[in-house]
Amino acid sequence: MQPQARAATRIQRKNTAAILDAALDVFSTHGFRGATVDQIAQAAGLSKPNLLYYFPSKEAIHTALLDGLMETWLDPLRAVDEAGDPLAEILDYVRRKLEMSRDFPRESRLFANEIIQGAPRIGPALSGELKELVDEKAEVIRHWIADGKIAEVNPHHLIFSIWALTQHYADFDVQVHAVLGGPEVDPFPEAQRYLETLFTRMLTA
Amino acid sequence: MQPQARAATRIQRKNTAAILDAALDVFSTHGFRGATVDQIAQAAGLSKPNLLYYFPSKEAIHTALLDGLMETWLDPLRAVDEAGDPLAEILDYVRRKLEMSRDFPRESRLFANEIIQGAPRIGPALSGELKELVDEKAEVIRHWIADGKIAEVNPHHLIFSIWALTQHYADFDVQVHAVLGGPEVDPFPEAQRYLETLFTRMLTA
DNA sequence: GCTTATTTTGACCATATGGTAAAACCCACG
DNA sequence: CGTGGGTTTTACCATATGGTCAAAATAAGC
Repeated sequence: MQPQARAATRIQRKNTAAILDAALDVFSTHGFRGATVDQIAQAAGLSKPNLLYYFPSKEAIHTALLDGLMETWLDPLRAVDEAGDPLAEILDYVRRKLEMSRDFPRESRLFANEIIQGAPRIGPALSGELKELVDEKAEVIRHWIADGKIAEVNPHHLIFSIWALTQHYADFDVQVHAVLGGPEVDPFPEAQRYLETLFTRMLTA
Repeated sequence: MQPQARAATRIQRKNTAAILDAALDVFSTHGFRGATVDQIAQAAGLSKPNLLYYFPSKEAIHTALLDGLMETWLDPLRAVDEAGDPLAEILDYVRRKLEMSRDFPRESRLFANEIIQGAPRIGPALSGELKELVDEKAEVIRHWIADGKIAEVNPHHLIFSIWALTQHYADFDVQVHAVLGGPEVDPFPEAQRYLETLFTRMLTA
């Protein structure tokens, strides 16, 4: 019987977790096609057939990872509250997104790989729930602007810029460290200050 | 005799160009490990052995693409002139980088793939000439700030933000189009306006 | 301790992939 | 028009890869 069918055993929980963690490592560094099942199995401390006892295919592992990801990814945006203070709400969103880049860089890179490669598996979610949520929050921003609470900006591009600026520190982290001079430098405190300044000036002009 | 050894034939020029163009397509969408020689050959309208007559290996094609890329990529930054008007210089840099995202999105994605995957082939260039150039221009920006010509910002993160914001429109173009509602929308004119506003407010606060 | 269900392994398989060798082909030039 | 260099093809090879299967090993329940 397939392990997923009934309540999970202790071993099942341990191994599926190890597999997903290993797969996150491998997929986020090599992309879907560049990753091999053997690599993932080894990183999880299992043999390939043993791994395939828990997941029916490489594709299934990838899907399992992406499934949860979109929600996690959108949560910070969902938390933006029309009733709150506009500038504070946006700065909070920036801070939360930057924290995600710091604490979950592999997830960010997994997502980046998927998008760069044309979003073959996650495409529908982009034009579906992602677009919906963004359109909704863009409307909120538009109201804030109309009420004179923040400076005039294009709401969609404002959101794009928050994504770009925060995810950059996860996705291009090798480049950031190379330029700043070594892996021992932590760019995040300064990045946080920089982004807060940037969006404050941008929205209070 | 290897075709590269002596002056190139008309056929050689045509085929190497076709191969590099096809390889740019394939590598930029699938990454190095995800790309296959057969795919590239077919996209170039050649058989696999025929392609391998022009390049000794898959690696060699990839290297050939990356070799020229770093220079092209840094040129806009190199053009930033200490003697010019600070704000205009930076806005020009932003504009040039955005134009590159618009006109050479495949190159941008090739670069992004390489960085996300840990820069296994281009790493030395990052901590070498890239870091050098960035440090030099950061110094220029620092002078501008000291002279009160632009507002106070962290120069390195300013440069990171320009990269992140402009390259986003190439690397994440699928997502941008999904959110904006279809491939027929051209995000670049509005992106240009948005980024000009952003950096103007940021640097004249 | 014995039985049963779960987990792991070793041996495989078909296909894909990077790359090679040599023969066949083409095409400019004399 | 023929000859020699450049070009392309056909037939391969070794290895890697995703995935399967049945047997062996282990853990769980009684």
